[in-house]
Amino acid sequence: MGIRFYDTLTKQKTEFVPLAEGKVGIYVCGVTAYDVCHVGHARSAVVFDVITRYFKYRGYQVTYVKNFTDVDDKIIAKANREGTDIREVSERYIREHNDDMDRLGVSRPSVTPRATENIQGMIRLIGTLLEKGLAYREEGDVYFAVDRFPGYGKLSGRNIDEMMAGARVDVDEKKHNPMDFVLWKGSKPGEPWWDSPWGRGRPGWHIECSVMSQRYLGDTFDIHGGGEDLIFPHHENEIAQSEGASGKPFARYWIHNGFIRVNKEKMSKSLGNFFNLRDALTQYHPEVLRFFILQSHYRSPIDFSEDSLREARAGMERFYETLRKIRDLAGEGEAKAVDPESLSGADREVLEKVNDLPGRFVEAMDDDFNTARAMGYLFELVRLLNGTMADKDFRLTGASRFVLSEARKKIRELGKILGLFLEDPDEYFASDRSRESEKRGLSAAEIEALIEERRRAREEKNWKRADEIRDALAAKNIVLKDGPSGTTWKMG
RNA sequence: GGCGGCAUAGCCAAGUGGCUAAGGCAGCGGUCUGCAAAACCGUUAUUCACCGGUUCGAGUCCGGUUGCCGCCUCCA
Repeated sequence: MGIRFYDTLTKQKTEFVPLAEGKVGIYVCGVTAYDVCHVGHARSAVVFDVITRYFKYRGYQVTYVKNFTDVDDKIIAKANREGTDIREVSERYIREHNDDMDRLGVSRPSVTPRATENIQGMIRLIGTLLEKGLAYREEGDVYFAVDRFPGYGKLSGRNIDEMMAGARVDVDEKKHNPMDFVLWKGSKPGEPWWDSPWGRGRPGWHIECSVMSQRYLGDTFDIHGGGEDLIFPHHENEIAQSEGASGKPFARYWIHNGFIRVNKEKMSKSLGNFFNLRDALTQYHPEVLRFFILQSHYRSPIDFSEDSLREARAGMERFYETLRKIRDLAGEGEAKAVDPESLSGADREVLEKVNDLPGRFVEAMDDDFNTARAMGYLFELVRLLNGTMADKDFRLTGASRFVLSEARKKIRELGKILGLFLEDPDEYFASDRSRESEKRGLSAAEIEALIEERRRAREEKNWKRADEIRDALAAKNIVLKDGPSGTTWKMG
């Protein structure tokens, strides 16, 4: 069995069979560069980041194309407001997008083309659509005639007549059919323009993705992805343009991620209920955000709230506590290999679980990229490891050292697919402490001074003073933890 | 109005018709600890919104009801 996932086009889980063996071409619609990214953009980026990483893990050679829309009404409006041009605006937000995504640990796609780099390709494609009678000119504009393309509506499961009945179709005198969409817009004064056979103008939104996917992946390619709000009209229109022009199938599989919600409502710019990704990254460790996203299936809606992020943080701590304990016992790096046959008892049990883990992880991920289930399996190993290390009979031997380091290696190897558990545990906790104390306006130095005072009190067995200090810190939500090598602390 | 999705413990959440319904968070009892915290062990859904149906057998399939959400307009 190979990878199976839900295909929006057929509305069922299907086995993935690539166009060319061992290779996968994937196109994902990126952002329109007119503002900073919010947490919803992060979800889409993380989901497709993990999907492409997983394909690589399974041995595929992946070509991942994600575009930037750098010409659009909102960008033009912003540029006009600022007295600059669209290039400056889009450059700025593309840069910010890249910074944010880098911090989130999102790998850069193979290619990140921009709409304005592909205007000639769009003009050619529109020309083909006109020649084939699928598009028509009206004054300086060019429109796609949806009723000339028989498959229109197949992705979103609607037909033209039903949509006509819908109340909210935009009324545009120039359109022959209200559902027709613009391929090329004649430029108005103050708008950027390019020369075309139909006069000066700029492209419509949908055409760029048809051109860029074709350019980098071909007329027919494996997977097209994006947020579920793009199914209609954007992806529907892409199909109409691409298949209409080439006469060949467009994307063979479609993957759409669900939304992030706030109080059960979609997080969106228009509702104004969005959280900037940048702000979220100052409040939470990037891996906590990824953990939060990957704990649910990619198609389910997830609610962004302080509570759910706090839970994600607690879950991450569980992993890093375990990694820290392993480090304390087994040291850094890989331990000297031991013959598995010579192992017994707990060592053997752990190694068996460790060796089973990749298979179980793959089984979960092969099934529609079920990251939630995959993470459940990782937690099971963590519990077993903690139990083993906490056991009274645990002895650090060559065998246990080897087994622990194997476990860590496997957690890191699989974590890499998810973009989790990649930090040094001490660094993770240090950055968590500084982030959390900053959030609450507390100084790490002050806290550490009090801990030092408490250490001296404990040395003198002055439990009263020691507890006073701990209680005072606890009142500020600071939790102390006395261990063999001293006291550590964290924000609760 | 049209189309689509979701409904699993206090909360989040997985669940591909068939042994005891993953996992996480929170809670409770215990072990550990000077006392704690963390960790571990035990415990927390005779039941999967509700009503019918198919089946030897359904959380899982079908029909209906209720509730929530999304798309139909720019949107990850």
